[in-house]
Amino acid sequence: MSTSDQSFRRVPPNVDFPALEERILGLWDELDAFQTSVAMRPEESEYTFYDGPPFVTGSPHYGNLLAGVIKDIVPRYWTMRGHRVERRFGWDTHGLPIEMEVQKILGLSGPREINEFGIDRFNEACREHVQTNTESWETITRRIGRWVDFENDYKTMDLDFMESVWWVFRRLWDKGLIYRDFKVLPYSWGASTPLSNFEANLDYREVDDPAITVRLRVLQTNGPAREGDYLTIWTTTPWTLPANLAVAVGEDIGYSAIEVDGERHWVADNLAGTIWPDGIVARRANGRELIGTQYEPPFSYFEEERDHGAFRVISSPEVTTDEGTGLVHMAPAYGEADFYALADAGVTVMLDPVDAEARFTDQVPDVAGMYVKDADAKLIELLKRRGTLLHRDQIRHAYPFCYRTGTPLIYKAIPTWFVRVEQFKDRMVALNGQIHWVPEFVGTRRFGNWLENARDWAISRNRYWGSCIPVWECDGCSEQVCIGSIDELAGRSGVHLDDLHKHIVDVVAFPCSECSGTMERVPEVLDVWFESGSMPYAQNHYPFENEEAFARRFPADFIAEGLDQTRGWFYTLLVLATGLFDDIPFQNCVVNGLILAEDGRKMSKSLKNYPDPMEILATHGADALRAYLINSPLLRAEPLRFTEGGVREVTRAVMLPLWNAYSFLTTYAEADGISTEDLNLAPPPGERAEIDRWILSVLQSLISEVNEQMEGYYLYAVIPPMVAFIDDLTNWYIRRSRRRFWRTRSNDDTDKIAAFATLYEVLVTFSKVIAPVLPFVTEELYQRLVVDHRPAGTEGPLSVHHTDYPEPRPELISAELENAMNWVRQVVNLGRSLRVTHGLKVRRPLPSLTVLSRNAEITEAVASHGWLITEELNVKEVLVGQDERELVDLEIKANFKRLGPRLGTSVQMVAAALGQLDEESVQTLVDGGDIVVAGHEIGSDDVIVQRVPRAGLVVAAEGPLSVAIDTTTTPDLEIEGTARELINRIQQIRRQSGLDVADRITVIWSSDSARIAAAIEVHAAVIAAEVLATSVTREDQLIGTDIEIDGDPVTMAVNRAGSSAEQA
RNA sequence: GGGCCCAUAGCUCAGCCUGGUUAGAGCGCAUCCCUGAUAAGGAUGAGGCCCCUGGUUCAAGUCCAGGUGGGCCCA
Repeated sequence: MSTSDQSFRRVPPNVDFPALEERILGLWDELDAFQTSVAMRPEESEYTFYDGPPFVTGSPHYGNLLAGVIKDIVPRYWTMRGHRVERRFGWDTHGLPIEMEVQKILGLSGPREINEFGIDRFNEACREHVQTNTESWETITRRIGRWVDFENDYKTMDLDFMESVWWVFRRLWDKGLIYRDFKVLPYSWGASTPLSNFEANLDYREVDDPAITVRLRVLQTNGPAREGDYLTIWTTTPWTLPANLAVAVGEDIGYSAIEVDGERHWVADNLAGTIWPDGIVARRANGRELIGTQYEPPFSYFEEERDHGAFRVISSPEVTTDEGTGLVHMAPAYGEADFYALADAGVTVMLDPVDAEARFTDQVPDVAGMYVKDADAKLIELLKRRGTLLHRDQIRHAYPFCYRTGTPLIYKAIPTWFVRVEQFKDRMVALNGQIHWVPEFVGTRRFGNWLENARDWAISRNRYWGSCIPVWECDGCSEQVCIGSIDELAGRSGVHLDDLHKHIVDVVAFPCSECSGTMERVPEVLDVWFESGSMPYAQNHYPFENEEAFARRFPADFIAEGLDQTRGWFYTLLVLATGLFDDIPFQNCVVNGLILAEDGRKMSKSLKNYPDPMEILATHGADALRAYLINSPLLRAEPLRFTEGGVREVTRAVMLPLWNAYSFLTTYAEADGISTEDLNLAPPPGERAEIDRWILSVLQSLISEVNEQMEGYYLYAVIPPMVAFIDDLTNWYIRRSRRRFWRTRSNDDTDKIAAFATLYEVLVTFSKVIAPVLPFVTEELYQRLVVDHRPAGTEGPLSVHHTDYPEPRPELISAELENAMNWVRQVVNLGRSLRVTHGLKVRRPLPSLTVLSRNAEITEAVASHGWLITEELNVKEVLVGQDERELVDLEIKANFKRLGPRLGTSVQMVAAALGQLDEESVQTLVDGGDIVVAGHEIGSDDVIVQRVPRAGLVVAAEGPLSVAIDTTTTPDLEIEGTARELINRIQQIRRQSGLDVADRITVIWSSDSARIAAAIEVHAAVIAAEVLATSVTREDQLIGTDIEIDGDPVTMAVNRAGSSAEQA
């Protein structure tokens, strides 16, 4: 026996996975395992991954964990495939979320107070705050086993990053893809900034607003509209009336002039009754005829705009007659539809008498200085006094509020910088076709549709903490210059900056080249999405540095984010890559769905409807959580209801069986003193027992399957085959090979060593296969099975994650063997079913089992694996035959798949006739002959034969095979059954006494039953061998454990025979 | 209002692309087996208007259209 320190040591079957994982994390630190895994692969093999930056202010949630797991599995896989995969963590450090946090900390209510406080002090406070919230990310990212570089991370506020963002902007500018225009946006006066539509949707509340109907006097007769008529309009925002510039009608909507008290009021036909139920229709016209009609605006503050085309009836496709009057008040500064309708009508003037904090300017003297909503009442009062107010009402409706400051939003035209996405959206659509999306529908449909309808992209924000729009504008002649680098700015201004934040950049000015004015930077900063979209260039400080590395790293091989990034990061990456290089930014994109709480609702911190991620990790471990998330609808971009039970189930179905197999190997290897040196003496796989060759073949097939799925990024398809393999390994290979591992040493150990070697090789290889998914437990197996046994002085990978990913070895694959084993397992399943349904305990031996099939592959498979079946089902003999007619009735059914296309409509008739066939015709078909049914020639391939077990027999049938068990019993078999019962009871006593599996025992028994005495005497040797007894003796009046076997009492005394060392 | 996705057993989900007459798995439940993987393991069983309506077809859980309900994104 080998006594070297290469011998295996027993690993207990019970295991604390979370504690194990903590130890592995320590090991990885010791080995510097992550950095080594990157550095050990050649630079030229680089596989590129881009990490989408999360907001630095957010704390990690399950969605981030899920994306993190995907971003870990794929790079680990490609690393093992031989590629260098650098993984830099990124941080989105700019933008409104962090500004709002800092505002809160500093006690500043909004932009006015920020300006008073000083933008420089405010921005520096933001910069400082960015540092504070990275710890929770590092902790949980490390704990879930994600290897990513936090040291060499990138931040959007880094000088290099920001300079590259300028370059990106400048390049688009040079291509004529940047412009400034007004855009009507949801505007938060609380934050003094426009919001995105997304942000505007975050906080809708039910509020009461005034709803007023106002009449506007027609000034000149125009077609059906006569001078002195009135146009009736309706609005829920009276404060926008001073900025009215037009009234819109729908061209094909019908309107009526309703006569009331001698005055005519124009209103949509179907709404007239709601205002004047008894009014007389004096005239009808459609909207088209009213266009151009001049009217007197509700207020006269801006009468001079009439010369620029204002105060006329225009048309708009947006006009409906769902509510109001069918004539719509147009204030282009405060409504997007208004803005476009006026533009279409050729009216380019814009009135916006409201300041940044939603107060009226002096242009509207009656309400100057008032907050717009507060001014509603005063304005309504003025309308009433002038006799233009027809009706006043209240309306309750959903209205958006600022999700940060809680103030009502208003819609307001804001000067905004745009990227001309519409100009190159066709290219984006074409380029998108080159990207491999998983799942596919996200790319082709969701994202593809979005691209086809792309609008110009608004990229500016009226805030403080962000990258600056690098445009300088002359205060004299409005000349604009775009600056693309620090050096270029220094060249113009003589100032060389080492920080590009607003408070630093804004003070840099230089003389205008066209006039005597001064060039000053425009005030806006860039939307953070522009920065994250610039990440491929900016994280490398391209093109100022790393040109070569950038060329290698663009486009990325792989990115992965949530479905919500369709319009987010995926989009901005593609817009910028297309605009800059006419290229795709990434080649493969894995999109995951949203994780919901168990109740099907969104996970909500305030509702506490989900378990804390760190607690899940502490209870179940990262491996289980990773596998649970990956093997879920999430990887098909569908939502998942997260349940702790699901995580527990993965532990049960995947982790524990794997661990038990490992424990099994080490337990019996230790008991037998097996070492890795012994395993080296094992025969080559081709010369091992068939079941060894079978599991090795299945393993190779698994490797092939997993590689194929991983290469296609179909992560959802990798866990099921792995689970199936674990089932094959534990519930068939080990179960059926157990005895081979227990055999004590003898002169010919070849078969036992082959079994140990096979199980060892399978566990080591399988660990590599699932290492990307379950990085912890596989590392433990690799350390204990490989690294610990490496002879001193030999070298090799120190971590499973440094090994090469297994490649299938075709010479080990045997499809015939795998098929044969499937048939054998099906026979066993039918046999088990028969034993259960007929109440035949497996302990009771039965004379024979018969397998009948006309399929030679099946009969051969069964015949050559009889030993597996006899052992598993405890039958003495396995018989094989072809003629099943004595056991089953044959039923013929139409094979619709074949007959349907051939016979068309007649198939139903033929199917019916097939059900009525006489025995002879059935036999002809079963024997492979042809018959004529209902005028059609039918061959054996055109039918499906079903086998129905005959009543009264112990027979089961499935598909092409039938199984029968002979239940005849004999005295010999009965005695053997009793012996099995005794073995069973003695084993139970062993267990209850706490004996080790390798302990030898003595057995003393006492019984008055002749049957039991016979069983023990006849089978003493078998019993002794099974229970590891050195002696089995009878003794009357014994005091021990009283048991009963089939009604007969027995007393047993079981004691340890001595030290287990004797066994050798 | 628009785009996309989803709806199958009590629960979580496969199957649908490529239509075929007995619709699967796991959990849970019930009954049982095994006991040298043992704080495990295994078998058997019950449990399904495959969301609804219409269409295409010899044939629809599967394809098409329209609904209903839910989700994501965008208005």
